[in-house]
Amino acid sequence: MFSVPTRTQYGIRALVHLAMSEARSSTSAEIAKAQSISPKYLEGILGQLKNSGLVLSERGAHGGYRLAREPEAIRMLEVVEALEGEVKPVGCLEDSVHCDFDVGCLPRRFWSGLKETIDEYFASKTLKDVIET
Amino acid sequence: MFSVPTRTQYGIRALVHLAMSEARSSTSAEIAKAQSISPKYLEGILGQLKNSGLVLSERGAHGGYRLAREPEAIRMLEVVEALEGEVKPVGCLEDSVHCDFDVGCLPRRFWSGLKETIDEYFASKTLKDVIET
DNA sequence: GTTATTCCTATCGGAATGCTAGGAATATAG
DNA sequence: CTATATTCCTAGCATTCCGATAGGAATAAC
Repeated sequence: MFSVPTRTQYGIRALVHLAMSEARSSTSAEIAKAQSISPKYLEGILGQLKNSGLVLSERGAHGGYRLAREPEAIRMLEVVEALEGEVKPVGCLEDSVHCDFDVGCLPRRFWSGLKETIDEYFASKTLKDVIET
Repeated sequence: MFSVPTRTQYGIRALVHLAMSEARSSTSAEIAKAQSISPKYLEGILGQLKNSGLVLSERGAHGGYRLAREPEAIRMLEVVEALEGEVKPVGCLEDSVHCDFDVGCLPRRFWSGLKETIDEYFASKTLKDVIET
């Protein structure tokens, strides 16, 4: 249960790779090979990270990707949300949705608490934390 | 992300229903109607909860389901694992699996920490907590 | 203008999810 | 002993999501 999609796992591995490649930019193909990720699939993932402002890219020959900020300034919550969207265990946590079961949707708080717990964990970790252990 | 399967949501709603029905046992159909859950689908879910020892059942006319223990003695971690199996964000957390990327699977600790965080949350809550908001 | 790269869009097979169907087993009531 | 109410078991099915692939357009360096 709660398995993390490969999309997110790959995205994080790519960020780790970039963080460890220091200043120089890496190409998508290079990262894919080093991390054993399907090259074309990774392209799309890097595109997402770019659109979220976590990485910068340069096109054309000698192009590639690099981190937009220092690893310690990249919170993992941002990363996860960039790749898979907000953590939302159950649909009824949205304000717009209203639960009206006879018991009054008691589990709502339970799920809400789970979301907060997970969000806090992600928010408390930076890319630097992931690398340094 | 991290959306909880309806199976688990329904299972918990069913347990809440049983907990609030006190001593008397409820039929699957009764719970399904009260909680707006597909009757046949719920039957299977209750079967799982029964096989895990969380609820007791009686067959035949006047049969039904009831909690196997007091709500305060039912930890939500048990419930979740009964319905969906162990929390396991990424496959490489198993001992048998070995990661050998060039970066040495640095994110492993990160995912391991996530699993612990989620498990602790579930383990810290009982069915009684869920009911009492 | 050739080459290396990002970027965009479309597609696809397989697995999981959520649900349905049918009926067998079992207990109670009369 | 029959009718009825219920759990229990197995199979199947439609849809969606996931992971991956394909082809090529845009762009930049040399």
